[in-house]
Amino acid sequence: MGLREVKRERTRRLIADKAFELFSDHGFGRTTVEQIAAAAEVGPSTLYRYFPTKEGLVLEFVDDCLAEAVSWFHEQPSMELTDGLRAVIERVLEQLETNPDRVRAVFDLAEQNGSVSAHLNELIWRFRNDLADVLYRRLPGDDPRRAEFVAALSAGIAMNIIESVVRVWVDNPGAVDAKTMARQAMRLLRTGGVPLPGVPNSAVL
Amino acid sequence: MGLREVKRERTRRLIADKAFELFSDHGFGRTTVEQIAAAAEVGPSTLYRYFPTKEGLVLEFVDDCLAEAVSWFHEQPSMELTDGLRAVIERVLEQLETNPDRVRAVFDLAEQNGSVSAHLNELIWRFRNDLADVLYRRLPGDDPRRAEFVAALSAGIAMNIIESVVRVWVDNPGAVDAKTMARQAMRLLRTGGVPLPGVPNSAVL
DNA sequence: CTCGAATTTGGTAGTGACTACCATATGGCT
DNA sequence: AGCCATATGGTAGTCACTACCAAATTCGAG
Repeated sequence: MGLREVKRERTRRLIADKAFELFSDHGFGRTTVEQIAAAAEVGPSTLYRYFPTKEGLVLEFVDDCLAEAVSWFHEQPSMELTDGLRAVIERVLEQLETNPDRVRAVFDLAEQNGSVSAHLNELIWRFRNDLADVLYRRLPGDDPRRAEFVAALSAGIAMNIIESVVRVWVDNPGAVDAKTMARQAMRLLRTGGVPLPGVPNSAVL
Repeated sequence: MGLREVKRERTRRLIADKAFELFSDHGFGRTTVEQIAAAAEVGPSTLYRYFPTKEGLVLEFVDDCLAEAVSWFHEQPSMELTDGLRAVIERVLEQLETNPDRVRAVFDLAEQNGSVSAHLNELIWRFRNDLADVLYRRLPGDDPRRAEFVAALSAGIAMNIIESVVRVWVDNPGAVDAKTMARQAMRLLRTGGVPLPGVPNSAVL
């Protein structure tokens, strides 16, 4: 970890920060990568060595939060699945709360730009797929197709809780606590407080 | 509904069909819109009047299937929510089964191209948001934020079931029945056959 | 049938994201 | 100091996509 890595990390953050600055000032669509590169005092070539696409500039932080939680879960092989899922959800929310302004900015940009929204959504689905993969390896039973199916459904519910909580959270700054909402979501699902397709007894309170 | 509309619909389908042909032959990334336009014997200008983006060429059918089910649900104001959700799920699957080859082609293209995948995922999320909107207006209670939250969770579960079923369905051509799988998913959720976050009694059978 | 209006079409010019490639500069190590 | 690996900036080019215009086509009215 010499000076090289330090400098790399610094320019990386500098580019991303300048990008967010320009995006919030002039909008995502009205900002060119050339302008971002100029603001960060690097060549466009260099910018593309650090970030794969213009959208990647925006989504890195959220992506890291999701990936970290999945890999953490992956390294807890003896944990009960239901506990692990709860822990993954809370872990993601904790990571996101590390930088609330950034998260809000990401969702704002996604709302005003279709391509950002698309890439954000793909990121969330990748999280679900990775999480489903971890679950799949721990599910018993001799029917792999069924296990894959159950894993996808289970991971999908976790993804849904996170997305729903974050959506409310970014729309009500400071008014709600993310982890509390997540626990409320789990209770609603457990107690039938959410209408489930084909489950008539799941009534709304 | 004169000759104009007929011709419009014909060229529209011609363009989309030629696009799929070229995509499956040479891949999404290695096909240019100019080539598609040339194959359909129209100008690139005309192609962009029919489809908003290159990805839009691929996703139109799936989008229509999802949108149709939501608007159908919207027009059934007196239906029980849980019955409506089940009906929406089955309706989407029925529509998709109308053209299985096209659905499979879409998912194949999404698997090999990040941009197609991103736009497909955004489409699915838009379905969830639209469905959540319909649910929201029918949920009782005096807390709009809570209702919005419940609607998002509920619609998200429907989205999840559809996505999970379709994923298995496209990977096992002819081996599984979509509607049967959807009903199985609903039963698994009802009986605790899917591990839910924070719900210890949801054990795998 | 024919003329005029509305719509559809193809073409042109241009912007901007992104890639491949090369020469140069910079940091790390002996 | 000097060598090697890596990081950087610049150039040229492709391709998706937009704005705009002139020609062709379709439709309805006389």
